[in-house]
Amino acid sequence: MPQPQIESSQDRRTQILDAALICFAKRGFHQASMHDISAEAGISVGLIYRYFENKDAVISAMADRHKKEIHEVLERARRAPTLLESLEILFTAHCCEDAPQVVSAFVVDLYAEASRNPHVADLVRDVLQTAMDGVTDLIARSPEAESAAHGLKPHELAELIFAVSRGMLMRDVLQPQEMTAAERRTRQLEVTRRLWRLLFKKESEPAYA
Amino acid sequence: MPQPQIESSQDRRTQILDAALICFAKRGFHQASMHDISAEAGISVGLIYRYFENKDAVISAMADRHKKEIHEVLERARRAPTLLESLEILFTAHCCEDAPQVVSAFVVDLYAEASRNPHVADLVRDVLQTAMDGVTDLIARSPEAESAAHGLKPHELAELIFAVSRGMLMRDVLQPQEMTAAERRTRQLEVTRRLWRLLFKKESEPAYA
DNA sequence: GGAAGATGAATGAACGTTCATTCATTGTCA
DNA sequence: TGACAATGAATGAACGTTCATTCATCTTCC
Repeated sequence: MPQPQIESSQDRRTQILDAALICFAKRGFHQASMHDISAEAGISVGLIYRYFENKDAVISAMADRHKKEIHEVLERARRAPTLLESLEILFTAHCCEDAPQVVSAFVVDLYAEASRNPHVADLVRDVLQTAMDGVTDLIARSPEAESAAHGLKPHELAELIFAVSRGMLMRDVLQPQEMTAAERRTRQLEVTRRLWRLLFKKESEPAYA
Repeated sequence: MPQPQIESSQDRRTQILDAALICFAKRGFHQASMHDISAEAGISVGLIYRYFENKDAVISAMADRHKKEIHEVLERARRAPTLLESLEILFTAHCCEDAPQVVSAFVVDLYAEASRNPHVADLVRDVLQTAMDGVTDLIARSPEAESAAHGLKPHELAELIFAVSRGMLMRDVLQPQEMTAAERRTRQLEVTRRLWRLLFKKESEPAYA
């Protein structure tokens, strides 16, 4: 009864990226050393170079994985029955992890990296555009958005929604480490609901619904 | 006829910090070397150590200066005659510089640094809290805010405003380098006005005012 | 002369990357 | 089956480079 192959090539890459995420969040892209990552992953330094050409390739692969994850979140948001629930999914996606502030820190670092690495900038812009198009579409089809929205076009609303989402992410990295995932989630949801009320509540409805 | 003393001790520090801002925005806190900074400032490496204990002290001093600048922006916003103008000042403050994306990149980097450096995190949190208190106060006193605002409390509105502001800053670092300060400013103002309309326009007023 | 300002070569630690080597696993053939 | 060969995943010491920091030295100005 031989133990099944524990690590496929794909799993190794994933294992390295998981470790890299933790190290990058803890120290930043450029302060995290390859030794840090190998130690976190419980493997040797050299092995990383069997799966990634160099450190930049690790960063790129992380960005690519982030892109896939965002697309999945968008798909889930698309399937939600109401617009409010879609927004809640978008705003709390990063809180599903067991360490939300790790994800937040990574994303803020990703934007910082994008500001000087054109390749990363293109990728982030692309992710953002796709996600915003999706949400614009979501709003355009939503019955809630017809009556309210103060004459703003769907894409203008989407732009505001994503600005708030990014802004809350930045806020999240300032929270003390001790704050739990559940607490972060609650905060995010509060803001999401306030934003939703502002954007989509029919003006005739009572304001304190 | 001796040239008058060009650099006082205070000016030297400012000169070094100006150079550091450019280098930090261009390469990031930890990728920018002391040689980069000294070259940008047009002085020798060693001289930096006459005015700053070490590299971390340069970063801290930059964060401190950022704090002072934010306070000044807040003062200007406070003196504006209407709430809309206050918001416009807050949202476009970084566009007053001749290189807005430099400021944006620096601030995003600052938040990234805050996510792992508790000292920087405390400072940024403090700045943010002061600024938010100021804006909360501004809203509470503003006649525009009384009738509208969908039943949201002033501090909840302030939280949303700052989230959008940070989110737009992150957006700004994705813009291609070629985009001019004026274009950035226009974009920021558009979003500010949309947000303001959403938050404070009386619901009875025509939506497309 | 001497105090303060300024220089940049020197230093040593830390980093990304390489590669000779090890060894568990798999395949081959009697 | 068992002895032997082949494989390639995994290791970590070593290398060359970069970087923050120091300090002996030079300049300026009173």
